[in-house]
Amino acid sequence: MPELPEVETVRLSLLPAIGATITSAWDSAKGLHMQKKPPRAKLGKLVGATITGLRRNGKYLLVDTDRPESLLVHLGMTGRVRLHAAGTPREKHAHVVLGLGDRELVFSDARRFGQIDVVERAKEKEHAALAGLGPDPIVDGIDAAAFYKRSRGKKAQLKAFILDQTVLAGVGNIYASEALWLSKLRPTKRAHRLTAKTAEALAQAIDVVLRTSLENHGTSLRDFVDGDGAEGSNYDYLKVYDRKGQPCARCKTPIRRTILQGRATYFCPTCQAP
DNA sequence: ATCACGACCTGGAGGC
DNA sequence: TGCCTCCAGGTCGTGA
Repeated sequence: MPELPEVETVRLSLLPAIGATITSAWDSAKGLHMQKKPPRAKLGKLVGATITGLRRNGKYLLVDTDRPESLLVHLGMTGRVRLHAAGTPREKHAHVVLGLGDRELVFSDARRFGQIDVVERAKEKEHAALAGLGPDPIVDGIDAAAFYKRSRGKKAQLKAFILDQTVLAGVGNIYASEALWLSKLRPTKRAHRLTAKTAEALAQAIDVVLRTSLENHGTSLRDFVDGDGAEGSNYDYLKVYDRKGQPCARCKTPIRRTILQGRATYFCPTCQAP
């Protein structure tokens, strides 16, 4: 479900949790793909802590507390974080529930590709998940010159290049296709073929595509909802993703779907030059 | 070192 | 209805 705009939408919807005190911690005992067991002992250490802030780094969400630790959450493909009244029937795939008095914060994830952990803020940059993340396009902005420099000598296809979280943190499969369409670049083009000018156009397109989606509260393809359970409306504004066969918004050529690195990729064969 | 691919899971949609 | 196949907003480990 979640790329940068979706995670940011979740973050904003959870802001009302700031000031709440964590009164209990429950976990399902079920593992996630990257963790065999929930970090039960560490979660327990958060009981009594007060939530002081919410941050986002790429696709990672950080729930800060008045203790030295923060909760780190990644939504994987189907992860959800919901803030709702205590006593709400437990979702089928709930993995962690933090009681907040009369409310609760619930992390659920059907496919279990997500991650949840407790990190020491002072050392968070050393956490495997956050170490090596590239700049966040919204928090840090995109430095077009640095982006271009990073592409030098890279034989990877542009689609793979912009999905690389060490290049930019937060771009995922939908917005990769969208940004390449907007900048008129073919997803299979090799990164080292970028020029300073086309690299800048791509950087600019990534920025536009992410900000547009943010304004629309993210793209709800199938699973995505924010902390209140609301869907985003950005699906209606996608130009190519999930639009196979539909006319290109620029030139009317039917949009094509292909598989790159095992992932669905959409592009216009006419206006996205090879 | 790079790069491309399969694996990890569950559930919804569509075909028959 | 039910069964089968395909597909999905991510990331990691492997092997070429």
